[in-house]
Amino acid sequence: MPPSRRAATVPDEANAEQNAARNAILAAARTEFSAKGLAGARVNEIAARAGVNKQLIYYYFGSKEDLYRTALEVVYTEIRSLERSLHLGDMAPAEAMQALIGFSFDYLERHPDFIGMLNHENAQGASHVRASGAIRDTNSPLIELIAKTLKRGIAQKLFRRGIDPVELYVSIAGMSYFFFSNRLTLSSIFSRDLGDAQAVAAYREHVVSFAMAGLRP
Amino acid sequence: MPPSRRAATVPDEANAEQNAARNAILAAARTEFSAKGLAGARVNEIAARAGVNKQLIYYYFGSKEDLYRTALEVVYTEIRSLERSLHLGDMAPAEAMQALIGFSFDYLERHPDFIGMLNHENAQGASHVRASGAIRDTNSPLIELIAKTLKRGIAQKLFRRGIDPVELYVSIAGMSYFFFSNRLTLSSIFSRDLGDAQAVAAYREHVVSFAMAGLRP
Amino acid sequence: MPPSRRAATVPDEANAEQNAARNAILAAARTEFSAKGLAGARVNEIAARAGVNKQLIYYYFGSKEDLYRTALEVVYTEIRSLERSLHLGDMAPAEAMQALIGFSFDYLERHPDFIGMLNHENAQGASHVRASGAIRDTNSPLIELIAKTLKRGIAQKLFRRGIDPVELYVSIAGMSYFFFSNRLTLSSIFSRDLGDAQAVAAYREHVVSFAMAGLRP
Amino acid sequence: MPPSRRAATVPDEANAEQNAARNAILAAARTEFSAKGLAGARVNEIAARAGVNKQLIYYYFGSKEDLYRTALEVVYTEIRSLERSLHLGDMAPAEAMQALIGFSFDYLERHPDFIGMLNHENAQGASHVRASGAIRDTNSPLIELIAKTLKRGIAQKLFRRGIDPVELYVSIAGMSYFFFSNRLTLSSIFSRDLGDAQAVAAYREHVVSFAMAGLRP
DNA sequence: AATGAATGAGAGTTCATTCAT
DNA sequence: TATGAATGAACTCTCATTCAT
Repeated sequence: MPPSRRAATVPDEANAEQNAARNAILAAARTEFSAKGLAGARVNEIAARAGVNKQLIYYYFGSKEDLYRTALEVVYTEIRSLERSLHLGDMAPAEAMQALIGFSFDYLERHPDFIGMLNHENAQGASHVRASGAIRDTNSPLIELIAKTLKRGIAQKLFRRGIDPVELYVSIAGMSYFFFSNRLTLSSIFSRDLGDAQAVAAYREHVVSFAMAGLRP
Repeated sequence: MPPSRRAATVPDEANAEQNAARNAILAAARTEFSAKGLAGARVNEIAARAGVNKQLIYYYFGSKEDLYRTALEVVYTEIRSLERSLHLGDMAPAEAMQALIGFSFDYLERHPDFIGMLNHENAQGASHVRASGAIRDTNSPLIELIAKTLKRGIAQKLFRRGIDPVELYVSIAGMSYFFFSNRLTLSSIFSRDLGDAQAVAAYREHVVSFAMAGLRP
Repeated sequence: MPPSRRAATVPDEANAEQNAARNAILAAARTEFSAKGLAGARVNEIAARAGVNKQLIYYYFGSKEDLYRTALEVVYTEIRSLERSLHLGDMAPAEAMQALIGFSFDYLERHPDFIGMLNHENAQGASHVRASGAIRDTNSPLIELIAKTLKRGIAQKLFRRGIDPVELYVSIAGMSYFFFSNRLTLSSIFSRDLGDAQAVAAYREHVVSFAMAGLRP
Repeated sequence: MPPSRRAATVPDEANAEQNAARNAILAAARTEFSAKGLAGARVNEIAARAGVNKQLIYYYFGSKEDLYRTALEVVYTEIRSLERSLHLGDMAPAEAMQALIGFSFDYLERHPDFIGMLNHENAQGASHVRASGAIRDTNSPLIELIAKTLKRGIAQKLFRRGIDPVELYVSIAGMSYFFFSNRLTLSSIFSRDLGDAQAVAAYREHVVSFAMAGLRP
């Protein structure tokens, strides 16, 4: 059975060694799809970047769209895995919340691929995210974490009541996401480089303090 | 002189009547480019949507890319024009700030084209925004408005000190932008429809109250 | 009746003034067709070069091909007119023959348009020359001149017998034509600029002396 | 590495079998470009004539222009190869010179492709010949052959002094080239078919005897 | 597991030409 | 006599995909 017929899942850890070419393709695909989207990406370019023959992409993934879907799933799987490694229960509510906000910010800074793929996916109707059981079914623990942390903070009168965890997540994530996602146009329009390390660090502080202040009772 | 050689500016109000075909093309282009980006958009589709012969696009705009650039400029010109019509000086600082936040939110809700084009532009390196003198030179008055309102609020001890206007703009805009831009993937992942009127209204309230709370001293 | 329906002849001298635009088109057409041939020439380019609206070309000439045919006829008419102004009967045979050879050479040097149009016409099957009654019917007097001059020279024992006037014409014209027509590739291949004035003058002398030597008994 | 990226050289003899499609394209290209030039030639037509899928042309040659350049190089390579097989050193000077003139004539008669491509190339500015290192660097041995033969003939008092080999080459080649290149317009204008075998043979004799006579002291 | 050759569909663009005034 | 708007046909070229080994 050709690999492309097998369920499109993340390759087993055990097979990692044997799948060097496959992994190279996936890595190249993430970069390419993130930058240009499904329509704009070029199979040729992905093959060249991965250093493999173009046909190998079809051998492993069946089609450009299947490769896209797989890359999307890999990208989501990665962030879920990291989110799950957050252990905020041990921290005081304020610290926990700061860690959460910081995590959102830092992850986006380090994973421009994730932003790119999400942007294209949304611009295009999010049809692949919707179609992918793998993505839908892998729930993000973040909402739960936020809800619990909020509750603990309210109990200690650190946070005010009535804040919806999903809405809070969206607004916190949005502050970071927009910064990284639209950095280029913003920099151009404000004639102010939002890409250098100092600007990033300053904005990180702003986001944390602004959001924490917004939570006060 | 063929029209495609003329400076790519927004058509004069006076000529609007004479430019029915040109305007139809531009409108169709905004929709198409917003949904699919420069690479994904199809000239055929734009022509069909505009109800004109495909070649007329080349007659008026010279190339797909030039049409894209023009559409981008039109979209920016529109929001700048609306921003300039905001008169916050007459309001009390808190009201003015709320109006500002609300404006950001409402504009994005009503102009999905704007979001789509910006997303694609950023994903692709913002090269066209950077290349367009017309966009770079049309400064946004928002930063000025925010700075003045902040100052007035600080003087009245309503807002705290030390908040950078650009950073404040980015975080406020980000909360709204991310919501609309990523609504589809967020809805899918949270199994909660963020697109219905009620969810939008609720999130609007959240953004305003959250941001206003974040400004308190 | 639109002018394009009128017989495609050279415009009357009398109408020259009124036909400034028409003449400009024809002049531009010669340059353009000579450089790029019928297929390669661009109506747009001809209009731009002539400084007139493109549609005017259709008004005056009906189609690109008709314009081409007219330009071809004009070009042939010009050389015929010059050929007819040669009066070799008054000269001694040797002088007359030298004048003839020189005329061939000099005309081609000064009329690159003529060469270009002929090259394209031949490469393409000479269908327009064949189709044009105007060209076929305007006999070249050169063959007659050559025949008479040969005869006179033979009588004076200056030239040898048995030389066919048409063949002589072809070989004489060929020496000059090839030089100008293929000057660019020849220069490149021999790494020797055949375009400068000195090289042209030297080759002219060579052609005259070589041909005259070839005629000796 | 895609074939179109490989250096545009003549295919190895050894690979001839494996390159059937590529060779068929090249052969068709020569015919098509010779007849219509770079601008006038149609990729569709070349593909049809070669009996291959149109896109294979792009696979092998990258673009229409690259195919043109390659065809030009092949055509030049062929004539150089034949020129190099001429061994005139064994012949007496007069015979050698006659052989040379005859070779020029015969080659052009048998290779209308060569004439067509050269005509278009010159009409268009010879940019491709100039750009091709392969063509520029493959020197023609003819000038050397002519120079040596002239010298030997002069030593034997058969030829006169002071004849430049390049100029001699140009005038000899020109007599033949012009005949074949402009045969169609000449035939039409002189109402005399220069294409039939008899006319060709007669003109060949004329060229040889006329040129040889021109060389006499 | 891997590759070079080949292809069909369709993309952006060019261009001669016509329409309407 | 002159022009801007509009169009259909055709062109070069791209690209995902398949074939054959």
